[in-house]
Amino acid sequence: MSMVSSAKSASATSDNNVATGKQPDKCGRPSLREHILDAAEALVAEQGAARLTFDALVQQTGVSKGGLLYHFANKDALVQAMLQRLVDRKEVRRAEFLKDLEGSRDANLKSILLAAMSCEEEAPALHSAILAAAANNPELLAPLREQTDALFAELDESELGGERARLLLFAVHGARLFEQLGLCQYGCCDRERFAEVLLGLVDDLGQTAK
Amino acid sequence: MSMVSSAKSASATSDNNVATGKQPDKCGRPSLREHILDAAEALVAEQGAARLTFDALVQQTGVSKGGLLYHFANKDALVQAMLQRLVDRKEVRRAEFLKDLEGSRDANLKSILLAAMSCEEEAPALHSAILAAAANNPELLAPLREQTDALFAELDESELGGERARLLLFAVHGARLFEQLGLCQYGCCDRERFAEVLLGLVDDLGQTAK
DNA sequence: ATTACTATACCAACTAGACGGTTTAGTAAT
DNA sequence: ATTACTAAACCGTCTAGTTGGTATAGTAAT
Repeated sequence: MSMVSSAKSASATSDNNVATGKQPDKCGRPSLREHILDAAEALVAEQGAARLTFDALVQQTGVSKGGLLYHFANKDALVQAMLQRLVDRKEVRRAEFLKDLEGSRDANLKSILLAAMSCEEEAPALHSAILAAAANNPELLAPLREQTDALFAELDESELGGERARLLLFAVHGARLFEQLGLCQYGCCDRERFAEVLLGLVDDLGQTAK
Repeated sequence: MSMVSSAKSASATSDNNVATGKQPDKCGRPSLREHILDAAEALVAEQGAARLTFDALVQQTGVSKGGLLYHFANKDALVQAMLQRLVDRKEVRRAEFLKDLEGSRDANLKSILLAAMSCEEEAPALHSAILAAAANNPELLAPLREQTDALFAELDESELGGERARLLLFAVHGARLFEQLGLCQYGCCDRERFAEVLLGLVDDLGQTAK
């Protein structure tokens, strides 16, 4: 549980209050902020990034426009926060998976792949943030780019070699993209099975590489 | 060259003039239509899907708004045409690659993967159409979904088995996505090299599968 | 205990401009 | 006369962002 905090130290550079106010709001309330971000993700997933508007968020959340703008000074800040949450979450999950995989072959690669998949209940549309950023302002993708660069550097040390390792990471993102776009129906990319195939491939390729 | 026409028979259901007027405009001109579509793709790639507006297109193309609307009755029609062109192109290329790969192992799978990569000069941002559709109106993705379903069905007959074959197709789309989003810098996913690694993987896995 | 003040966390109404789309009038080539 | 546009005004709607206000809770001096 201590590794949850490790994600926080990653980015203290942002001038917006992206990193502040993350805790449940001084008192024990679950923080409207998170609720808004959840709603924004859902909106993008269900209706497309273009319909991520403050007005639509007012309806989805029940929060007034003023309330929304209290938490996110403008739309860029909102999208930025969506993306930052994505990046942070991925790092947290990655650490968790890495712990679970202790002793496993090429655990580093596996943890990165599994974190990118993030087969958890709250992640029906993690790509929403990316989609929203790409649609609204591609520059906002910067923090994601940083994380990606770091991951790619790590992948170079995989037993499979950087190229094949990267290819597998691309596969995960391709699958998530297809899923989010509704391009493959459920049976085709059952998460559990996909992870099996993916990790199986890591092991098989690791064998032959030796 | 006769296989170019094979892509055309795929969709005659659309009520808009998506399929009509595709030839170079009765005379030999390269057709303003295509030019507009090119500009739209570029706009999305450079500025994000949200900035794909008629006004912006007027500036990018030098074509008047009336001219734009002469070719595309509304924005949905424009995005639909972008996507249809993507789908058609992919089919054409796939046929070409399939011809080139005659006799090669698992040529069907390879042709699909290469077509998805489409390492040609005019394809710096093929995903623009998908991004634009996802942002503006996810329902417009329908024709892509059809094509995807058909491809997935074919992939089931790969020597690698459907699951691993699909995984490789996902990898291609993941890589393209990263490229379009500017998440990986040039060296990291050089197209030529990526194709090598990809096809090498097909062959290696085909070997061990036997 | 009351008063005065401050900070946080919102809300509702409004505005300026952008956007999709229409319309009208006209041009130029076939 | 039809096709393929240009040019520019115009309209209703949507949208981001502003303004000004309210409710609540906490602080702290009197």
